[in-house]
Parts: sequence; C-alpha cells; structure tokens
Amino acid sequence: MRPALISRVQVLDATLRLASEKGLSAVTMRSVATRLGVSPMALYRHVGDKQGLLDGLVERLMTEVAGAVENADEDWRVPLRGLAANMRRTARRYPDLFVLLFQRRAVTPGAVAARDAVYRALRAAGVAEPELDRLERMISTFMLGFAASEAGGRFAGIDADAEFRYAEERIEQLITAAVETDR
Amino acid sequence: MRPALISRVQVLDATLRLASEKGLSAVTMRSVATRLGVSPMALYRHVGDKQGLLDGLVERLMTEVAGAVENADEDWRVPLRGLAANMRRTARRYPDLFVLLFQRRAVTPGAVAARDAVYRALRAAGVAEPELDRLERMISTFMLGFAASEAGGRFAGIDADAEFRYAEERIEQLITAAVETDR
DNA sequence: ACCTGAACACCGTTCAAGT
DNA sequence: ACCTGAACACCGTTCAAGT
Repeated sequence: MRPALISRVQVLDATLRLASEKGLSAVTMRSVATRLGVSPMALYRHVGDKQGLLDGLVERLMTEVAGAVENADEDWRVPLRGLAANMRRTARRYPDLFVLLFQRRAVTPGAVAARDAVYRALRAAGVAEPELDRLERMISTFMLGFAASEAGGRFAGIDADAEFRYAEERIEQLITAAVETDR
Repeated sequence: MRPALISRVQVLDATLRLASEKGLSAVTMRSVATRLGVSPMALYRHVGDKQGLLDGLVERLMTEVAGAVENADEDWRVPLRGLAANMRRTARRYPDLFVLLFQRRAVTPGAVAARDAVYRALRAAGVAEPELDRLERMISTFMLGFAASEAGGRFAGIDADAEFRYAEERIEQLITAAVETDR
C-alpha cells in the first residue's frame, strides 16, 4: 500500500486545462503526466488508457453544459436559453473536444442531466408526450450543431450571437406551434 | 524531370477508401503511401502535409454531398431532401472525418455548391432575401448536426430515418411559415 | 495499491541524395 | 520534377520492477 500521488479527478482537471489552453492535439499521456509531475504510466491506473481519458473529458464537458441551468422559472424559455448559452460557451472553450459529443449517446449522468433540462422546458411549454422525444432530440441536435459550428469556425465572419437569436426565435416558434396542434 | 508515379487525385482517392474502410485513425502518411506503393515522403509533394491531406479529404466530402442534387424540379422540397440524404450517406461513410466539416467555412467549391443548393431551394419556396442567409445557415447547421449525430452514434438505438422525417417536416413547416410572414 | 524506467512499435516531418 | 532512405523527435502502451 502506498499513498496515491494523483486521483482521477486531478487527471481530468489537468487535462481539461491543457485542452482549453493548447487544444486537443497538445493532450498526450506524456504532457498530462508532466503537468501532474508524474510519469506517463501513472495515468493508466486512473483513466484506463487514452480513450478512457477522452471519455472522462467528454463527460465533464456535458456536466459543464448541464450545470447551473435554472430550473423552476415561470418562463420555459429561460432554462432552454441557459442550456444553449452553456453549450456555446463550453464549445468555445474546447472547440476540438466538443465534436466528440456527437459520438456519445446521452447515457452518462452529465448528458442525461442536459437532456432532462430540455425535457422539462418542453413539458413546461406544454408539449405533449408523443412528440416530446423527437422535439427534444431535434432541438438538442441543432444546439449541438450550432455550438460546434461556432466554435469550429464554420461561422467565421458572421455575428454568431445575432445568428443564434434568430434560430432561437424560430425554435421557440416551432415549440409553440407544436403545442397549438396538440390542443 | 521524371514521370510522376502518383497524383494528388490518386492520393485523395486512396485516402478516402482507407478512411471509409478502417476509419480516420488508420489514415497515416505511411499507410496511405503503402497503399499507393510509394514511400511516405512521396505524398508531401502532392498534398503538402498531413493537414493538407485532411483538407483535401474534407473538400472531397463536400463535393460528394453537393453532387447529384437535382435542381430544376417543380417542388423545392426535392433538392433539399436530396441534399440531406447525401449528407447523411456521406456522414455514415466517413463518420470520424465528417465532423471536420464543422471547422470549415463554406469557401471551397464543394461547400459553396452545397450551400447554393439550399439557397435555390429556399428561393424557390419563396423565402425573401433578408431572411435567406439566416434560414440557410440554420437549416445547413441542423442537417450537419443531424448527420454527424447519426453517423457518430449519438442516435444509437433510435430509428434515424423516422427521426429525420419528423425533423424534415418541422423544417419545411418553418420555411413555409417564413414565406407566409413575408407576404 | 500505486508509481517508475526501459523498451517496443508506431507517428509526422527534415534533409540530403538519387534519377 | 519527383521520389527515396535514413534520421529525429515525438506518440501510446507493455512489462517487469520498485515501494
């Protein structure tokens, strides 16, 4: 038995900092280890392997997205906008890491939390059960695509905020239309 | 002077085949060179470097997406659906390559062609100029996000075709609504 | 239980040389 | 003009060993 020098949380913290400062390509087992003052092989006990490290990173991204979204608001639009804002901010912070979200199902706690926030908003808006699933996926998919585009540079030269306000309006319009037809 | 053993087109062809068969991680300067029966260094004259190779790949993806989209149809929905179908097919063929599209502006010929196809469809539908740009970007962004999600596995366990039909309807509804308010 | 050092099989890329 | 071979500075990961 021997006291642990590093923990899984520390490894992910250090990696996330490295990724936001120098991008995903700067994230190597060796560079992360150096940052923690430990040998590269020390990481393997805590994150499995490089893929495991990336998985851990992506889950942290999702909790960052889902975190701090107000819930019990009078207007269902508020938490939805908050989630979108979180998503865009996270994407800008980790542009090349963010696209990995397209490769994960919403099964980890963070991803589930983010999805549930959209669900709650849609329910509060009055969207009926049969349509809830699909509308949620459609909206989440658009948000993800928008944030990835903005952070990746696909929108270069365009006012992303104004662009998003337009899309936001259109989506809210879509939601209220769905509520209307259900009635 | 010396007869060229390989060309840029051949390099991209071979790389694309390799990517669709074994994924992006199997694409190395060495593996591509081996496939062409040439030394790794021979590639550098034709694609610059690894990043140049990826850039060439992504442009080919876009021309694949934009290609063979019927144009002069009576119904504006047809080319739009065709483009979406192309996008989804291409994404499924090169899942890990596809997300690189989020990092490119629509400036290369293939990307411009894809964007113009959406423009034409929206104009044919009757969308007025001031809204054209934003609606095009919103729709393209959603399509990209959907295709990336489907190909990446985010929709695992879900009937992606049915899912897409739902979204398609909603988007077409959005377009006709935009036409209404313009009138 | 946790960490290290050396080693292995890879990378992308430079550089000088060959035709 | 186009290609090669050797070399360099990296990777992720295994394995045996140390505490």
